[in-house]
Amino acid sequence: MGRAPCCSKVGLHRGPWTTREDSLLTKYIQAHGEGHWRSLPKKAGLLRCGKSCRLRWMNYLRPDIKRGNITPDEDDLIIRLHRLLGNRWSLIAGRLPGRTDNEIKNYWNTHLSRKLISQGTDPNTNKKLLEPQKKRERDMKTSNSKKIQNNKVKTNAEPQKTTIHHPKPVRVTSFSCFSMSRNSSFDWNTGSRCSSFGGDGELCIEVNNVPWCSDNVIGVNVLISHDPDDDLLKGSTFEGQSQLPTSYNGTLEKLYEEYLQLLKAEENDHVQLDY
DNA sequence: AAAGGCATCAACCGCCTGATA
DNA sequence: GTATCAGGCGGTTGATGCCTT
Repeated sequence: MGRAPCCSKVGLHRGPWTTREDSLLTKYIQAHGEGHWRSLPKKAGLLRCGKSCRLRWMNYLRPDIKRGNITPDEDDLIIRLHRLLGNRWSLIAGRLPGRTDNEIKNYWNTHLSRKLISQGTDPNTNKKLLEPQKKRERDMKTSNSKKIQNNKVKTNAEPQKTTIHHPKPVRVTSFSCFSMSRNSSFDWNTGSRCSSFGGDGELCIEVNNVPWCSDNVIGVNVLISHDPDDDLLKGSTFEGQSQLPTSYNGTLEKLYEEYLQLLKAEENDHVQLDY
């Protein structure tokens, strides 16, 4: 049997939200809290799909949303996180308080991908573009330089010191299969930290004390960095490794392998650049 | 001043995952 | 074990405004 649609689309409003709708949604959530999105529109007196309400709240109405332009620090952090995490926008957003996944995704697609291309990096693979491709991009850059200026795409000549925020830990209820949850709604500042594997790169494991965890439920967060001075990682020796089942370690090994490959690719790129 | 092209970003869509009956 | 629900995610679209010609 096919899955029922999340809501009947008949008679529902679509498109941009009005201030009245915003007000209704905000008031309802302030009074009753988030959640139960499917039934929320009806209770709040909104002719909107529950998903639409959730999106509007999460991306624009939440009081902790940070407004304004992405700062150079955030810009740099997004690039570095994207190199590590790929298009996992919600995970990246979890490291940038006040920023939403949608905002970061849009920013990446409109600003950063172009910026990386102009620097000779493939935004999808984070690898250096081949020479002919680079030349093409250079040509494009020259012809578009005026436009890029107008669009305020900033190129950071020097790397900036980035303010790093701890990620929100991932809730894990079972170790039978380690995976990154898409849900991350926990204040990670309260978590404690362990880590790491040695080697050329570091694989950092965080095992956090999570307030909402009970019994055998713990929060686990995996971070990867190749830079020993990287603020993303500064942890002590990993103490909880022996408690992890083998399947969990196997997945980590796979992650670690992937990361080493990434490092190797980056190293090669650096060598090429040196010539 | 008008037309066309381009960039931006809010919103939608389809799919996935975890929880629950 | 299966079906369904609810929430969440990433990809994509389309309206809008700005810029160029």
